Formats: sequence, C-alpha cells, structure tokens
Amino acid sequence: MKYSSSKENYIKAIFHLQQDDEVVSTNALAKALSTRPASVTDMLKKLKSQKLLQYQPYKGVKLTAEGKKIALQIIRKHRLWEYFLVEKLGFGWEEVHEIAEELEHISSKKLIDRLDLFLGNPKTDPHGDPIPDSQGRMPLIRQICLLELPENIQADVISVSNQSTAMLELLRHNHIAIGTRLEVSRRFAFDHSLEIRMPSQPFFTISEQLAANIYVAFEAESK
Amino acid sequence: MKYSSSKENYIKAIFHLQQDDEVVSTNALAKALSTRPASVTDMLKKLKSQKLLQYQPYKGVKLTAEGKKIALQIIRKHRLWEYFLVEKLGFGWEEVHEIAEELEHISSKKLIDRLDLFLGNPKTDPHGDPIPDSQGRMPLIRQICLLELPENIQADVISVSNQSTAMLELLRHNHIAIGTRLEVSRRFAFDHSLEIRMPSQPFFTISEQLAANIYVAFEAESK
DNA sequence: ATAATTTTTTAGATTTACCTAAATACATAT
DNA sequence: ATATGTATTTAGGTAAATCTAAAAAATTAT
Repeated sequence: MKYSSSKENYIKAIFHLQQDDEVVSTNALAKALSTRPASVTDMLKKLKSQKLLQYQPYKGVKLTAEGKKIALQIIRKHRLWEYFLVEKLGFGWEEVHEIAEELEHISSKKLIDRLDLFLGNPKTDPHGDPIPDSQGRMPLIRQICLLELPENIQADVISVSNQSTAMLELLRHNHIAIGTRLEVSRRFAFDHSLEIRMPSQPFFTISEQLAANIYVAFEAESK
Repeated sequence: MKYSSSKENYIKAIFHLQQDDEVVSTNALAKALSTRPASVTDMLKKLKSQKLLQYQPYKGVKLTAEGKKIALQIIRKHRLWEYFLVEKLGFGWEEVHEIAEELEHISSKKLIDRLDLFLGNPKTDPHGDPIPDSQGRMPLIRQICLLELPENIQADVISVSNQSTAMLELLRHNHIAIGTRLEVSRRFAFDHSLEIRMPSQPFFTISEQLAANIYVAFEAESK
C-alpha cells in the first residue's frame, strides 16, 4: 500500500517519539511536525482508520505492528539515501538530511533494495544511525560517547561533535577518523584520561576532553 | 521558485507537445496527463498567473521562456536519474521511466549537479534522448534510424527497437551494441543492404531488415 | 475538591488539484 | 447562413491536508 508523504511523515515522527512503548501526545507530534494540534488530531483519525496506529481521544497514540513496519521502511530509505549522498556524491554529512527528507518518499521498493546493494549494504548512515535491512530489521547498535564505552569492547567511531581545526588536528595525529575501530583498554582515575587500543598500533592515551567529543557505536550482544 | 509535482508535470507535458512553437490544445494536454479538460483549464490559469505560459481562452497554450527553462530542468533531472538507474543500479532501460517520474520532482539543484558529475556528465539517457546541461542547454542531437543515416557520418548506436534473442544474437555477432560508434560507408541498391565501417575493424554489411531496427544519434553541425 | 491551567478535540474555513454537468465558443458541412 | 458537432470553459462540488477559534476533557495547584 502507498501512503502520502504527509502520512509517512506522521508515522516516522511517531516512531521516533515513542521510546520503548510509551504513547505519544498530540502536542509533541504537533511540535515535531511543525504543525497545529488540531491538524494532528485530524490525521490521527485517518491513520487509525487505516490501522496504522492505536489512538483513543485524549489518550495519546502508539503505532501498530503495521505502522512500525512502515516507519522502518521510511527510515531505511532515508538513511540509505543519506549514505549515498555522502559516500557517492560527496556531500557533507550535515547537509544531507534535508535532501533525504524528500528522497525517502520515493516509493519503489526495488529501487531501494538495489541502492542498498550498490552501496555495499552499509550498516549505518553518515550520522552513525543504524540502517534497517530490507525486512525492516534494525541492527541493535548502541551509540554512545567514548567516555561511556565499557573497557575492552570494540567500537567504531561514528561522529565527532566538535569540528574545530584544533580538534581535527589532534584526531589526525592519533589516527582517529570516522570509521576507525578502537577499544578502551584502561581508564586513569587521576585525570580521567583513557588508554586506547587500535588494531596493529601501539597503545596510546587521550584526554577526557578529547574523548568527550568522540562518539562510537558497538553491536549490543542481544535483542 | 518551487512548483508542485502536478505543476511540473503540466509544464513538462506542454514542452513535449509543443513541437517547434505550435500552441498546444487543452484536449491534447488532458490526454497526455490522463486528466479532464476542465482540470487543464483550471491549471492553465494558475500557471499563466505565474507567467510560465501564454494562454488565451480557446486559443491554446505555449510556454514562456521561463516555462521552458523549468521544463528543461525537469527533463534534465528525469534523464540523469534514468541514466543512474540503468548504469549504476543495473535496471533495464524499459523499467526506469516510472521511477524517474518520481525522482524528477526532487528539488535540490545541488543534488542534480553532483549526480551529473558522479555519472561523468552523460550526454544521453538510456533511451538515447539528450540530457540538458546545468544551464538547460540541450545538445542538438539528431536521432534517426540507421537506414536514414547519411553516408560517411559517424554516429552512435542508441537503441534497438526489437529485443528478440535472434536479433540480439545477430547484433552480438557483428559487435554492435548500445554505444557503438559506426558509419555507413555504402548502400547497395539491389537489396538495400548497408556496408558498415567501425573503428579498427574490417568493413561488413548488414541487411536492410537489421538496420531498420537500429537507431543512432549524431551531432548536428550547427545551432 | 474546586479552581486554574494545559491539552486535546470539534467546528467551520481555506487551498490545491481534481471531478461532473452544463453552457459557450469555435469549426465544419450542407 | 444555419445547423451540427467538437473543443473549451464555467459553475459548482469533493477529498486531502492544512488552519483558527471555541469547546471540552484532563491535569495540576491551592
């Protein structure tokens, strides 16, 4: 079944807002979609009649299994297009979101599966967010600040929150870049500095300050 | 300025229908867009107020310079996406039109210029139609049946109208494929067969029947 | 527990892009 | 030149997705 871009945006927004299985409020949705609460109420009624969500007046909203499935398809498209824009067309990761907001509504499933293949089945988008597979399964990837990474667990650098040249210079000196695989082998209580281990390289330490600006992803053990 | 997908489709349809500078009729547009004449009249009034076309009731319609510019941008997007789908994602040339009808409405100009670069600035789409450049200039490419190609003029094979395996087998035997550069060196009156010359290969002849199914493109001299 | 506040819904409009049916303009045939 | 037929427009209506203003329900504070 095909849904309008507007409906897809509602579904996606609800998906992102419903942490665990909390219900989402009309106001929260209105804010997320930059629209008015009255418009949200209207749309929720339509989506409910299509069985994409559970909704009782005044009681908030929650996606059904079918609704979640659709959300994951949209997120898959969004993230694959972002990956394409950055890796193939050379866009900066900060400028791709807006374009992907449009591309995610292109309907062909075959297109997106071939795009996935063409890109080499990437696991995360340029912001480090996991890409659902063609069945809508999203690899459970934990994304945290390097400061919080448990010791002796391999992780991949997915983003750096500070783009200053001073910081980038230091990163380059330490051979740390987006995609670098590393683990924390020790923490020093005195100054909270971290000892970092990287494949085929001597150990080295980095300051708490630097680590605070590095974000990493690692595969969680289970569901 | 941004226009709705619907408006873009009208502009594109008018562009394709207006050969030379003939005006286009309401009925012809309605047929091309699978809509009703009354709907066309409505839309023409809107597009006229936006100065994209010249329109007098009962007198037909014609794009303004601005309207043509927009049409060429849309056609550029359509054809570049088709090229991408075939060359990068491995789609067959017959299945890409529908997907490109959606992709052509993605608005980012930067996206399309980068896509163009990524694809190596192709001059024609998979159907052999020329791709307008980023300023909307469309290379004047004459596209004709091999039967009508003047002698001793180099041309590129752009499509074959018969997809039978028997025909494809014969093409392969003669080393003719989409993109092959060739010229007609002689024509034989008796059976209308053609002598073909290809760079670094001996001459050979093909039947009228085969030539009738091969289409070629060549650069026109001027304008 | 009642009042005040906030959230949410309802009611009624608006815009875009369609539609059908009827009226009007244009073209053609006798 | 008049009638007939075709093309086009007008008039009035619908569905989707939005809006504002007002009413109703839920929550919070005293």
